Amino acid sequence: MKRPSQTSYVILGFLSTEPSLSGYDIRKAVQESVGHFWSESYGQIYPSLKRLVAEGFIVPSRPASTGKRKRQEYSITETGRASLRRWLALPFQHDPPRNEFLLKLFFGSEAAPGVVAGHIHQIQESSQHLLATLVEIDAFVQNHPSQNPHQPYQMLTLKAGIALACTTLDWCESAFATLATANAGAALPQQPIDKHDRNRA
Amino acid sequence: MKRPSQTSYVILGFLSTEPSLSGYDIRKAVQESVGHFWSESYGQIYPSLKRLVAEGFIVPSRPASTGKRKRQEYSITETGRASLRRWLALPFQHDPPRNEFLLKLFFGSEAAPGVVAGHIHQIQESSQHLLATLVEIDAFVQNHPSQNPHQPYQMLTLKAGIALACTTLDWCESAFATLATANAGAALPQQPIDKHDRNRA
DNA sequence: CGTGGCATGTAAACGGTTACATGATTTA
DNA sequence: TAAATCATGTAACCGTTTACATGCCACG
Repeated sequence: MKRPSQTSYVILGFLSTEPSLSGYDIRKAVQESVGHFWSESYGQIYPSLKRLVAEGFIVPSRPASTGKRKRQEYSITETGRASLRRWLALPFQHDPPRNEFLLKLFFGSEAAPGVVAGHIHQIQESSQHLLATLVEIDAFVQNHPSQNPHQPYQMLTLKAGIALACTTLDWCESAFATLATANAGAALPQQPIDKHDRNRA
Repeated sequence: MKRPSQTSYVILGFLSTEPSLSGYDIRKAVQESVGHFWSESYGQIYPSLKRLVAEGFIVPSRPASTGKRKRQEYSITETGRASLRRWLALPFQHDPPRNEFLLKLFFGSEAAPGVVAGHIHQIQESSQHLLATLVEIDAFVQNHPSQNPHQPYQMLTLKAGIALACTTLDWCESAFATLATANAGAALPQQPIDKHDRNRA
C-alpha cells in the first residue's frame, strides 16, 4: 500500500467541506478556490480516488446509474476525516518553491536589453490579474456573511494572496526604477506604469 | 538529444558569472545565493554536466589528475553562453507553486485547536530567519560597493525576498489576531470546546 | 588513526503532467 | 447536427529526490 501523496489530502479536504463531490468537481474546486497556490491534474486525482476508496477513507455515493450524467461522486468517511485531521496536525515542509522568474532575473545581466524588463512586466500583469480576482472574492464574501466554519480559514489564505500580490506589484515598480537608473540606454517596454489603487489587507 | 531541463540553465548561469566551477561548487552556490527560491540536487547536477559537455555548452577545465578521482571544474563556452541568453529571453512559465502551508490553513477548520496557530508560528519563525539572513546580505553589499554587472540583478531578487518575507510576517500577526477573535467571539456550533488550553509552541 | 568535510557519481522510486482515448449531455 | 462542455480514465514520459556507493584529503 503506497504512502498517500498530498493529492489525497486535498481530496479529503474538499470532501470534508462538501457532502459529495466527483473527481471533476474536485479538480474545479482546486482551480477555483486554491488555484493561486495549488494545482491538481486528473491523472493524479482519479487514481487517488480509487486508492482512497480501497483504504476506506471515502465511499462512492450517488451511483452513476440514476439516469443522470455518467458521473461518480464520493463522500468522506469517519476514518477519512481522522486521516485528514492527522495530516493537518503534522508540520508542513517548507521547501523553497522553484521560481523561474526570480531565476531569470538573477542571471539578468547576461540577457539582451529589455528582456528583464519584459519579465517584470509579465509578473506585474499576472499579479494585477490575480489581485483583481482575489479582491473580488474578498468583496463578495464581505457582502455575504455566513456562519460557514471554513470561511475564516479560507479568508486567511485569501488575505495572504492579496498581501503577497500587493507586495509583488510594489516590488515591480521599484524594480523598473532600478533598471531605469542602472542602464539608461536599455529599451524598456513602452507601457506607462499606471497608478493602480491598492486595497491593503 | 534530450531537451535540457532548467537545471542546465542554472549551471550555465553560474558558469557565466564564474570562470570555473565544479558540480560541488554549483550545488553550494545554488544553496547560498538562490536558496530561497531554488534548489538543485547532485542527482540532477552531475548528469546535466555530462550532457552539457556532450552538447558543447561547457568544457572541462583543470583536468583531473590521471586516474585519480579529484575535483573536476567546468567552464562555459560561447555556444553555452548563447544558449543561456536564448533561454533568458524566453517567457517564464508562471505555474502556481504548491504551498503546503496555505493548503493546511485552507482546511484549518477541520484541525484540532491550536494546530493552525502552530503552523502560522512555524512560517513566522522561518520568515524571520530568512529575513535576517537576507538583510545581512543586503547590508554587506551596501557596505561593499562593486562594479560587478551581476550585482544589480542579484540585488533585485534579494529585495524581492526581503519584501515578501516582511509581508509574510505582517500577515502572520494579523492572522493571529483573526484567530484570537474568531475563537473568542464565535463559538463553534458542532462540538462544545472543552477547557483544553491551546498548546503554545 | 579516525572523523568529518570534500567530491563524484548512480539506481530506483516517486510525484506529477501530458497526451490520448472514450463517450455522454447540453446548447446553439 | 455540430460544437462545447461534462466526465472518466490510462499510459507514457519527465524531472527530481533519495539513498546509496566510493574514495580523497586535511586536521586534531
